[in-house]
Amino acid sequence: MQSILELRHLRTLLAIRDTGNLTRAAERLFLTQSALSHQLRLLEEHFALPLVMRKSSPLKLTPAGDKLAQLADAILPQVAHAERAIAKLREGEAGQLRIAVECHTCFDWLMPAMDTFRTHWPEVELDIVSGFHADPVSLLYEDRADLAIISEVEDNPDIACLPLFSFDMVALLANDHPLTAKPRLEAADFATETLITYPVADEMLDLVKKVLKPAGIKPQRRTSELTVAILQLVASRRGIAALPRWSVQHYLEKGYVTARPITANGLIAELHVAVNKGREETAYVADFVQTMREVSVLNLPGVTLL
Amino acid sequence: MQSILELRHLRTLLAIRDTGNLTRAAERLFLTQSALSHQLRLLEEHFALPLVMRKSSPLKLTPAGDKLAQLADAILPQVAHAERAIAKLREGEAGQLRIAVECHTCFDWLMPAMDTFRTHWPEVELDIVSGFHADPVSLLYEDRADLAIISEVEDNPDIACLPLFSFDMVALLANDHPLTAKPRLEAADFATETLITYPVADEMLDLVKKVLKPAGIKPQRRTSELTVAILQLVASRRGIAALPRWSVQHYLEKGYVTARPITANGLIAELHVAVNKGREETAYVADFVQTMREVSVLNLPGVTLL
DNA sequence: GCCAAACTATGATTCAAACTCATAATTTTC
DNA sequence: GAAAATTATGAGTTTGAATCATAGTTTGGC
Repeated sequence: MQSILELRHLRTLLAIRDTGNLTRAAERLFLTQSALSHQLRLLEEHFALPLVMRKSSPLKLTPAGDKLAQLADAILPQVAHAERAIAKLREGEAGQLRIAVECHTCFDWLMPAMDTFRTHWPEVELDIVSGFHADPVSLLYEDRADLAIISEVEDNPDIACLPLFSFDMVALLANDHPLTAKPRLEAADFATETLITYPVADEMLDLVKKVLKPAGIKPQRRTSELTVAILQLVASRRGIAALPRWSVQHYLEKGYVTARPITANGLIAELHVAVNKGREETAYVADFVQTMREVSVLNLPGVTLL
Repeated sequence: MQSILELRHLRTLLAIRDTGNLTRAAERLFLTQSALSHQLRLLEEHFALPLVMRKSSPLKLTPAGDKLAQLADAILPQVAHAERAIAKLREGEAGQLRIAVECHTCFDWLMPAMDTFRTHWPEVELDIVSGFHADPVSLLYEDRADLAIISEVEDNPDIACLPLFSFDMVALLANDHPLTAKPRLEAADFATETLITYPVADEMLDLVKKVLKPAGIKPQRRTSELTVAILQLVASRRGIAALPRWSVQHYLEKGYVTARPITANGLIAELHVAVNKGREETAYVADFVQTMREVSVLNLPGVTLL
């Protein structure tokens, strides 16, 4: 008659409620779908009550499952808070976290993540290292940054690399652009177009690096600092752009511009975090990475944790 | 960097804080001392901080351990509450629990336990089956009671028997009684004394059943319903009594009467719960047994859980 | 201060819970 | 109604949590 309930089960319930789907819940917890299915069955046997309604998609919680999810909502934040408090006991409250960013759109999700982090670690000094750097990792070496957000895994024994998430990039066309006739764009389609981008070097654009350069295509470029401005240019037929789908979801829904996948598999961009080796074990650094992942997956549509 | 913390660990921390002692904490959790030692080491490795101060008896928690204990205080009641809520979903709120009692002193600890239980299960009708019954188990058979508190394990396939706790009985003497000269009393010492007891049959008195009858000794009896009255009689040299130590602790501390162990090993009494087979799985019945154990071990000195 | 008793730590071993894998069964979608 | 996606299930594996046996410490009495 002893209780078998553990925090693990509460985390599972929340993941199921949030994703409405065992398979995705399992991914979020870094477990297999099978593990969750077994776990759930054991819990339901223990309480002798169903916890989720199987005959519905998305999966919904039963009243009993809901009670547990409410419990989870109530206590998991307390647990996280206590763990942070202990990390602070060990390391002290203070510290600094200078963030180097190489991609413009990052700011969209970085800001909310930083806000959340600030409430957990008010004594940690948060900074964004100004300007955009071709090689943010060198900033780590020079101790001008503590954490870099990069788009390719850095294979380097002095650097620890942690995965953030991936998302797909889409080509953006004016609604009446002739290329909208195609279901997807290939490298060749860009040859005669003007490419509208943020003002960064070629090698920092995933589209150029992964698609156009391999195909030997070098379209005209035009740049703008702001996402809205880029969209404005696209809409007025000055060229085409390639941006993360989540950053333009809103404009697509309003019908301002049209999106098309790039290449048959889509153009998938990844983001990673780089820190000087060993630094990833500092509690507030680990917590910041965790926060970036959680906040982003929550706010950005179509983002997948790595 | 994933958290390994589980509810199990929080329960351990509380047990350590409450008992100040790994060995007793382990008993309380029905684990070995070794298990707790390993568990604690793993936790401390995880947080890279000591959680309890080893060089002190009783064991004390470090600030980090204290943080976790506070967390436990905050969330374990919530967990228990949610589990009861789910049990109620399954079984409905209501039910009845008629308690048959065979021992007089039981009321001292039964009342607080019933009070606690009532706050958890307000819709369960609590009753004490009036009068004292030589055979409370027969009340279960006749469905005149749902739960009996008995002093010997009932070996019966229709009855489920659950352990409560044990405690030692002491002989009570007037402070100037000649027998106070002896470090302990043996059966023979009772031969010429008047035994003051509650008004119950011989076979329900542990002293008679386990010590005097086997020795063929049958002292004079005098009875009283009330513990204070019995003590009053003892103090005024009308005879000697045998009562649970915890029920007279208070009077002993004030020096009203003197206590002596009975026989070399002491006279250990046990209490158990009997319910009709299967009934022990009803959530509120299981919870009542749990409550009786917890409340008693908390309030009564020298009581050991079975 | 020393000895016995009580308590805690540790390594080896056992055991069971929890996970993965492979695949069957079911549900959803088009 | 077929294909795709999702969930369930049984077998097998891994992991970590427990026990056991015992060594090492601490405490308390004399």
